[in-house]
Amino acid sequence: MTQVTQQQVAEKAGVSPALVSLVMRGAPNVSDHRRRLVLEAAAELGYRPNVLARSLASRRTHTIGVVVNDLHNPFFAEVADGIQAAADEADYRLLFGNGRHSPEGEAVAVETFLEFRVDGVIVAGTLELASIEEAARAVPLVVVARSEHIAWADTINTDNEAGAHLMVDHLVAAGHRRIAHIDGGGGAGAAHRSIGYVDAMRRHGLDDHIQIAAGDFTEDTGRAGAAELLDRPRPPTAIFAANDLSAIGAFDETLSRGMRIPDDVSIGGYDNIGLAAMAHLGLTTINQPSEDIGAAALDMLLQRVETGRDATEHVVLQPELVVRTSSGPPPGDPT
Amino acid sequence: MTQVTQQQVAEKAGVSPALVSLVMRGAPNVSDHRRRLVLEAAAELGYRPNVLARSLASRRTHTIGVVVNDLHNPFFAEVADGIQAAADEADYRLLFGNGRHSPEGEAVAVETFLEFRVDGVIVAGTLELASIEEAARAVPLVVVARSEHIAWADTINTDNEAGAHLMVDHLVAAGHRRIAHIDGGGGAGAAHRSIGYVDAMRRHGLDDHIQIAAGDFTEDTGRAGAAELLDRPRPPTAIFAANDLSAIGAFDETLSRGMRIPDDVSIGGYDNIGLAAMAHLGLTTINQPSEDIGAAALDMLLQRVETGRDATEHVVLQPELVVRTSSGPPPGDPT
DNA sequence: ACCGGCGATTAGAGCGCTCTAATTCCCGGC
DNA sequence: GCCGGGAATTAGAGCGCTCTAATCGCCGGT
Repeated sequence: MTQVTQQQVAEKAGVSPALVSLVMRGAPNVSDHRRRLVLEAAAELGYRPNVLARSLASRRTHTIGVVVNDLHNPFFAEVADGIQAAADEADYRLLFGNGRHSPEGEAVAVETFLEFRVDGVIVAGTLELASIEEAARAVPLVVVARSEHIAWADTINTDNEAGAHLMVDHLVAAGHRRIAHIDGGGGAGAAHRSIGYVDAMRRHGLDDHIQIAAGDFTEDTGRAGAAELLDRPRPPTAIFAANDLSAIGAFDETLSRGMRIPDDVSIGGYDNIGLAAMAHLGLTTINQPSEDIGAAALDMLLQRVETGRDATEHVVLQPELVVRTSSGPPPGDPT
Repeated sequence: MTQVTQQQVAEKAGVSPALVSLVMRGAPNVSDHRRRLVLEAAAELGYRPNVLARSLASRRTHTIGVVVNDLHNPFFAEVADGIQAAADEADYRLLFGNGRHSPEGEAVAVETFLEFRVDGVIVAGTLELASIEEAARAVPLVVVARSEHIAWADTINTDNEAGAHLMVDHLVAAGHRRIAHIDGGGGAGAAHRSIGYVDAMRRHGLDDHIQIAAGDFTEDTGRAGAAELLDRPRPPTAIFAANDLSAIGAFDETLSRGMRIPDDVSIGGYDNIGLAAMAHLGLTTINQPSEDIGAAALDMLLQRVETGRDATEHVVLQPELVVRTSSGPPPGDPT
């Protein structure tokens, strides 16, 4: 329980504390003889470097903070995997902060990271732009999966409007006209998916069929949104949910009303999380290369951390449509 | 980007650095007048306390590290929510470490926490006992959702054997005899669920029908396990998977073979994650009060951190059966 | 006017480490 | 045998904060 310090190791090994420091950092100019002595002494005493002291002195923590919006959303878990893989590669450690599904929660998490003086922060969530700007002044920062134009930080995301277009085009091609959207609220990229939906509907001359139900990227609101839409006088024949999680909620609501998918209602999601591929769901959705996004985010961040690059960079990847069994022609369509 | 220090705030406010420290810590014996001065100066300069320095000096970080086995498993997300809620309450901050689904990954995460000198650690995962023991020597530690007897740390979990009994009893009562199990490998509590399964089968005189497929708590192995079992000469009429995630995999595999659930095969899971309740799944499973477990874990930990209690405590909660539509009588059963 | 006492404030010594500059060591060259 | 020079090692001053002990200032009591 008591701290073993560098000092103690130094005494035991019969060298100076400074030498212990050099050995622990793997410095080159240390004789094999002394290196061995130090390592042995350290092992024997169970010495564990104190990162707090080390970081205080060196002003580097070699740690990246990752703010995730919601631990329940598999999409973020996948992004996190990508980040983790890249961090392992670069020998950085990762700390996760749970945003608890709210911008305030994320702000707290970011603040914690800043107080810990992490070397960089990746925001995968819905943090308010003002908070991001403030944080970006204090630490290198990359924003993931958001479409807003952000001037003071690097960003990486897919083209959410284009993704929404893909989905609407697909549904229209299948014969649908009454295509509704379940919104993602403040969810990452949700606003642009919504815009893309409206755009595409207009482009197809379906202005009159635009219907949007509120949501927030969760199963619960997906379920509620679907309920609201299906209760309307002219219910949609297809529902495009802002993300897979809410699509699953919509799926569930639809089935529990005794309606069939896709015979009575087609459903589309966004993210292509692992679950979407399950045979009993077969969710038609928009794929985002989540792990690649995570890995790229870390790489961009480290570039900034280590080379001090300060021009911001914005990477936009292209989404792609994945057609599965949850979408098909509308009911009564002869096709 | 540059650090604003206590010193600078002190100068701006015309007081000593020590007073700034007192104000930042919310000490009682500070005059309103000076407190205001300090706070204003701090706000103006954008002062942010340096946790590294603070913790180095005070030897407390006011931070708890949480090791999660796998960010993809919703059960852990739910436990994490419980921990988070309790931590908010107690005004502790939380840092998450991703175990990447392996004991080694978790060991790395724990080591990171120790180097950061967190005040306590919660292990929600599959860390090896030896590593746990070592870590527990250095920091207060609570192990969550594991059934092994652990002497040197607090534990909290449900009675996994009892849970397995509930499931087997339920399936037997429905008329099943050929009940197979998909194992959870090193997953938290998996070993005891497996033992409980075997026990219960024996108790019902079904020794000959005991069949176990390997798995590791993921959808993939659930799918593979089901495939293996259903390919056997005398395939089971019911499959009890070690957790919901693998049950979902089994579910998927079964459906994609054109078999119906529960008409042809009944499926049971364990954990009662949110998805299990979805209408299209309707997974019969064993409920664990995940958020309560998380909250209780944090409370136990803080008790130890703050009062220095050193007798270990072991809490065991009772699981309960949740029957949904994925289980029913075996095929050909007249009942 | 003087003193005790108490709350408010501050000085100063660390916390465990890194890092620069200085020192020591050792070897080859002359 | 002495000197120069590069490699190995060390001294010592911080990093930004907390915490104990000391100091200050002000009040009432006598």
